[in-house]
Amino acid sequence: MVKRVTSFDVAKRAGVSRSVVSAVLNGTPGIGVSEEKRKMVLEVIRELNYQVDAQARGMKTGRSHCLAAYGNVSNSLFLQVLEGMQEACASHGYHVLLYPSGSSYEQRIEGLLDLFLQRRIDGIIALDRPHKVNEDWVQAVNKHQIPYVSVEGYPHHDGVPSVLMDYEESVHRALNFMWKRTKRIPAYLELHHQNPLGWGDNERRCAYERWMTSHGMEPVVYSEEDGIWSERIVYWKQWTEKFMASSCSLLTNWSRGAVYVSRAAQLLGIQVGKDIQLMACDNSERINQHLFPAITSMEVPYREMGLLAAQRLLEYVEGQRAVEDKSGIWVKALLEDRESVGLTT
Amino acid sequence: MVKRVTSFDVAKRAGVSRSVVSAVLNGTPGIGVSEEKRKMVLEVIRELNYQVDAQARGMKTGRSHCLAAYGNVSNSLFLQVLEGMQEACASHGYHVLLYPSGSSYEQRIEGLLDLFLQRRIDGIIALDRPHKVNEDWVQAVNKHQIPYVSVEGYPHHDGVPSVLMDYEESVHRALNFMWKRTKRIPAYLELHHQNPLGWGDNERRCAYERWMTSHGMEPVVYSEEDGIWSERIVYWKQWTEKFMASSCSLLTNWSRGAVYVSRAAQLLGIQVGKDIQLMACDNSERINQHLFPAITSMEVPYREMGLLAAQRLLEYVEGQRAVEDKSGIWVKALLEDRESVGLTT
DNA sequence: CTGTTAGCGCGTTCAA
DNA sequence: TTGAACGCGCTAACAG
Repeated sequence: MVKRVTSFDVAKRAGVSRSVVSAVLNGTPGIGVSEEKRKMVLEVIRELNYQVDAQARGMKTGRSHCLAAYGNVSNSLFLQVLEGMQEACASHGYHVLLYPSGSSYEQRIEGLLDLFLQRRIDGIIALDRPHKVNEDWVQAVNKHQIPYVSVEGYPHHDGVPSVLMDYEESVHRALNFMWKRTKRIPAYLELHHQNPLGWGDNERRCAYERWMTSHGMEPVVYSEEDGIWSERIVYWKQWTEKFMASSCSLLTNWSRGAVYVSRAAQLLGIQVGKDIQLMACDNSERINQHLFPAITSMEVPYREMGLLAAQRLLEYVEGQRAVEDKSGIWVKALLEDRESVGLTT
Repeated sequence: MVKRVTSFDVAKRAGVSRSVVSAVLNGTPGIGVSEEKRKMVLEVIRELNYQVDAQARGMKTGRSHCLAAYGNVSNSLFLQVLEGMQEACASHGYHVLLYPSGSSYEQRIEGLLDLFLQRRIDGIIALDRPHKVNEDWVQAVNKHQIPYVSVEGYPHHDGVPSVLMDYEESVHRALNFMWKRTKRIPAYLELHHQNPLGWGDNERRCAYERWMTSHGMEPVVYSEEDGIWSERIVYWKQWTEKFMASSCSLLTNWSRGAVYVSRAAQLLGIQVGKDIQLMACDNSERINQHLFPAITSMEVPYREMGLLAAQRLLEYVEGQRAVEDKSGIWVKALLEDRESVGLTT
């Protein structure tokens, strides 16, 4: 068996006490170390390939240098959050512990609390369902002073800090873009992909209506009632044909809507990006860029949100910011200019 | 500040010594505990919501109950591996620590070694590039006796255990499926999506050739030379038109190939799943199921591979299997019957 | 069979 | 600059 190298080994070899080894590694104020000894220690550490036992250190310092990421791995949005989180953690010497959000939300969240109580993690970042608030959890967070940052959850809630996207701005930017490029009056297609419609969807629709009004146009909203919803291509061919009779520019709340219409248009011999302008408010299925034609969309910057969330969390953990400061963080959407919105001139 | 509850608190409250608390929690042999006291302790634990300090426990036991997952989060295949890994870990009380595989492979792998030496993790699962072997790493693994299982790496290498898919079987199954359903002679389209072509691609091509020969048919392989490769739809329209002159059944090594041909066919007014049969050997971009028509494919069961890898790793970690046992684990592909291969009768 | 005491593991930190 | 104590749970040795 391979023997572990301990600080004791290093100290002995370098001819100093263990506290000096510790001081060299951590730059402890209050323990002076001569340049000579410092070099000696450093060299021995390299020579022996000494690595501090994270558990022992953690036990003493009360910090695990791990942040939990709470979310569902099969959700590609969560992955983007993870990416950003990893970036922030890497540059601060922290690690990411994956914690699966399973079927029973409450149970899982309990588990997170335990993890914190066990000192396995120093804080938590969660990709919550937008606008989903769980007051019990808020209670727990505040009772135990858990450093916690939510991504897309708890908008305007003063018990939990969250990173949120400005939905209104994103829709306005999308419309400005379409309008500037095509000069066609944009209609809005709202698919009920979740029931009831989420907070974001409502924000978006209102934003569309406001934009239209403020630009002196009449809003044209096609909102599917539950019954009308269909995945059948025949349905969408009919819909598209009818739609084309009166307009040729469409913004959809959900990427899938654009996909359906795009597909239908092509089957009807209508050129997407030329005869019809199509844009989606999101790319939650992450396929817009793979389609033909690729679909122009406003995308929620999950990566950035993860990064910002982690940075904030680290501020809490490292004591640079009081956990009582629950102020929110706002980000803007990304406009991905692809093929489904083209020049019409 | 919230005070931590320690085993001392529990012991005092329950009127026993700390060793009893420990014994109740771990079922330590050699320390008998009467049913009465056991219940008492359990109750106090619940009452105080006592949680064992993971760091202290880990320090004593030398086990962190964390497994590292080495891979790239933006790789959707890795995510499936993670899923399986989480499942295995959850049922054994382990946690998943994410470790990003970055630009410099060697550097990152060094980091993993450090993590192990720091006792932050008990073992490692890596989604390696297929067939990529790094002898330095193998050395390190064996020198330090690191529990390590590779997914898709190190085929037939006796220094590292890996979970691998049977490429040959997958191609044969695909061909059997297409043949049985359509009775059309299948051609093979090989896109050079990586350079040079990976191990799996070679395995697949050979498997195709063998299958054809053994069924008394002449293999028809369209292998793109680097120059010919193109993403342009015009190119694929021409290609498809030419192809259709002689056959109407095609297996592609990479999903993208099927996507191109499918798209081209539709533009040519050729019905996919009827006039032309299309199937892909993989779904690495995870979009086959979202397209119209959805593309039938053989899929690498990454989730299962992650699960098996983690189970094996846990055997090593828990001492149920010697780390010297580097035997490989083989899995079979998943056939996803979608729309691009239809009945022709 | 039931339970206690004492010492350990390893790095950090404070008083000397 | 150092010795000694500490943090928290585990466990071998030991005692009733």
